[in-house]
Amino acid sequence: MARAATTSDAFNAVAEPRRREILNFIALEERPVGEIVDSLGLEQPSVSKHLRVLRDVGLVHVRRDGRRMLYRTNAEAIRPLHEWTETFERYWRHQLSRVKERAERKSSPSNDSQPDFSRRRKDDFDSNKN
Amino acid sequence: MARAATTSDAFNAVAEPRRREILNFIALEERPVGEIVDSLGLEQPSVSKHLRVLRDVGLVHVRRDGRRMLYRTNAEAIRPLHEWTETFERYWRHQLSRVKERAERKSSPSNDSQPDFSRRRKDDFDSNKN
DNA sequence: TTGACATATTCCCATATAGGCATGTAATGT
DNA sequence: ACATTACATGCCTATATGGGAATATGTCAA
Repeated sequence: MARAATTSDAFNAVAEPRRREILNFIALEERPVGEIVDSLGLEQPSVSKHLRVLRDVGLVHVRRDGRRMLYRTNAEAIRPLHEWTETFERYWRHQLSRVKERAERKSSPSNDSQPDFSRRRKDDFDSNKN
Repeated sequence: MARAATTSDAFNAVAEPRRREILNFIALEERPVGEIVDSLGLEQPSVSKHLRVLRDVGLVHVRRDGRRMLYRTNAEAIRPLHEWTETFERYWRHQLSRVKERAERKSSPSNDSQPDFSRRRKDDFDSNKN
């Protein structure tokens, strides 16, 4: 099998850097295709195709205004990505403090300033262990 | 041109669902390939290939233990993803409140209006505050 | 050394790209 | 109706993919 379609989900859609740029550019307010073209320096058909992908996965909203099409980022659709990455936030915090803790010593029982990490159960992650 | 390589960055690497599952599975503690295979129900070569991609983009660390290879998620490498998605957090919040604000009327003239954007450049988006 | 175990790599292939270019289509102005 | 503007879509191609099967590499144990 080949790679999953870019339109299969937000993860695949935003893997393309140009599409991320587009999303950034139209996050604040809707913009016509022409402005995106000018701003990113891509060919118009390219932009239209990227927008098509973004639309298919719900990452943008469109609205017609005369002959122009106004696109705007649908931030909600980025949320799943945010949430997935967020799951790892505590880990890099943990890893960071570990590195900083390079005090040779094994950490003393008196814990100084570690965010509490123990709330989470291992099960949250390996839900599908055999 | 074809799609960017899966090994070109973390965005492309995590576009594949199986790779995200792997990252989840080995986020807490390092695990040998065999356990990942059992846990995800994939063929061993598949898992090895996915791990290769993850390694190439620095999303996992490896360590040899006898004949086994112990892999572990390098959460740090997920951070850029988190940060990119985070940029949009305020937007979905806005959008949410907007929806709740269903006050029909266009917003009153004196309010938190947005700065002038009409003539900004390509990567203008970043310098906004909430 | 030989064999068993654990993991990695290679080969093959159907599939989906992204870009360039040409063309199609919708809305507007005259 | 016609020309023009603003997008969208179709066609083409080189390229990378992920899965399966087979094989290679590496490590330990007897």
